[in-house]
Amino acid sequence: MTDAAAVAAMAEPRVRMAPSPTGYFHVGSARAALFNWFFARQQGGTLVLRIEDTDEARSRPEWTEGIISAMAWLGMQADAGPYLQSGEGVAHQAAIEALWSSGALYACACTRDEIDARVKARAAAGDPTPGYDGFCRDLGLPRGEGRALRFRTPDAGTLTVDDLVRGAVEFPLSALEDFVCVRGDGSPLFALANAVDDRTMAMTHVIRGEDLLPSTPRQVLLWEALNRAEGRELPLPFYAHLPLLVNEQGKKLSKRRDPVAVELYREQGYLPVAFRNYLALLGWSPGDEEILPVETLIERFRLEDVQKSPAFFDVKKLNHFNGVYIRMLSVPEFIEAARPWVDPVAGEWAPGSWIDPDTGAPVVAEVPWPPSRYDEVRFAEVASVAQERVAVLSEVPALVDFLFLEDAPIEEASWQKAIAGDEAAPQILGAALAGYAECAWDKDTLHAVTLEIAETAGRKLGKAQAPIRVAVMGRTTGLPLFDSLAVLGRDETRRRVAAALDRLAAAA
RNA sequence: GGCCCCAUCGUCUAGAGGCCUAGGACACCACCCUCUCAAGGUGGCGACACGGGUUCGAAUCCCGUUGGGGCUGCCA
Repeated sequence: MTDAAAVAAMAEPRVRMAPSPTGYFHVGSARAALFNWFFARQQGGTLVLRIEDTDEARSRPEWTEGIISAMAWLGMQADAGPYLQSGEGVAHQAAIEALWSSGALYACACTRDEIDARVKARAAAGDPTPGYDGFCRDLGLPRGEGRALRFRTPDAGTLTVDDLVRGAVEFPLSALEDFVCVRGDGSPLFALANAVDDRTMAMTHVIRGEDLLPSTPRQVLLWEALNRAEGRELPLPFYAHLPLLVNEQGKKLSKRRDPVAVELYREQGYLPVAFRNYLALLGWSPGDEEILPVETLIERFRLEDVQKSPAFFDVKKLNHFNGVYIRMLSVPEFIEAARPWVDPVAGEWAPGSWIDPDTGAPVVAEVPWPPSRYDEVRFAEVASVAQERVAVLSEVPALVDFLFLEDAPIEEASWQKAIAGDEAAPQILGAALAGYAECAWDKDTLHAVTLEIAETAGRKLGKAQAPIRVAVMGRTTGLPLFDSLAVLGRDETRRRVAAALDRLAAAA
């Protein structure tokens, strides 16, 4: 039977996502979770969430909550769990007993230093075999406090892992050392806990990152030993190892130097649908069209089509996707989505937080305006023109700040370029001050009046609007000027133009 | 060092022996549109790592080389 046929014959696939609680949700885990989720939804299977917290020293209960909420943000929900691996202790201990009784395990009294010393000595003698040498293998040491339990691996032969993504991968058993699977304190290590949990939770497919491929032979060996020791023949799950997510150097995304926390992207103003859509394209392709509803993604997803080579996590493309999704929002939806960034009271996080593209470090700006000056109605009036101009929600505050700050937030570079550096600026600003005094206050009239000012100054409108824009809005770029002035109001607009004129006079 | 994986534009990918003069998307460049900036439109630049086979025919199959990566812990 082919793999595809086997999958088709499987009545109810059971898959799992098994992150370790490290304080945040890693984008690599998110991508693996997504592919598991796609597979489960498409096949009518079950997705179980299992928190791999056997490393007690590095686990904290509250981290689990973060993983679940990040999953929920991405619109993914597990069908079962969360199970804590640490809660499976009884099953783990039973497995250890069975394995010990069957002779699959032996106690080892070697310390890390002793093992390293022997490896070194061997290397010096010309034997490059690395790892544990099986020193305690036939010593018949009894179990005891401080003694780890090692798995007796076969000395020869080949173990083949049939991977749904990579095909048959062969591992020479001679290179596989007797690995530790129970700590000196009696607690199980990853490989054992993982295999036991996959058995008790009846997993049919193990879909995970490629970094786990080298540890698969150990888990297969353990699985088979467990079949013998427990006297129940459980079928091995199908394995599918997903390509790694890498940075621009082609190296595995690392916590230290890459922005890997899903939470960071949420706080920066990425839409979950956009983020999820982008994630889906890392190592897989639905075809020429890339921006697709999740139903379509689920329908088209095939494990067999997953790419084998690593994928670079490209924030630029993510930004584009996010911009597209933002523009797909209705204006009310956009207002709602932007609320946390513009409304100082509703804000769950500081407006203006983003990830520095160079350092990858999160940057959090001051709350740009006090709650007393925020006006939701005014924001709503410029929302549609702001919506077209942002790729991430955290860009919104800088676009609308001129509405909520006491004075124009004048950027020095803009001032120098458009006002101080333009000899026609005083004339244009003066004309604006006068021209805006009496005219009707709507965007079309403002356009017409300003056009006249430009013509009088012998300028194209594009050039002539710059000093006014900077005087009122603070920057040479931003929302359309006349829409903005219309919302800001006649008095405030003229006050700011006059202020710019004063500053110019003071400088002269 | 040992074991394993990988190799199509800068990036994500389409491609399962002839449909490929290698398609799409992001980025980049130019032009158009335009009150700035975006968005949008049009066009452009740009890849089968290399060497051997197999075949009438290879991006697609095989071998080797080179390059990159992962693992190598009483972490997961």
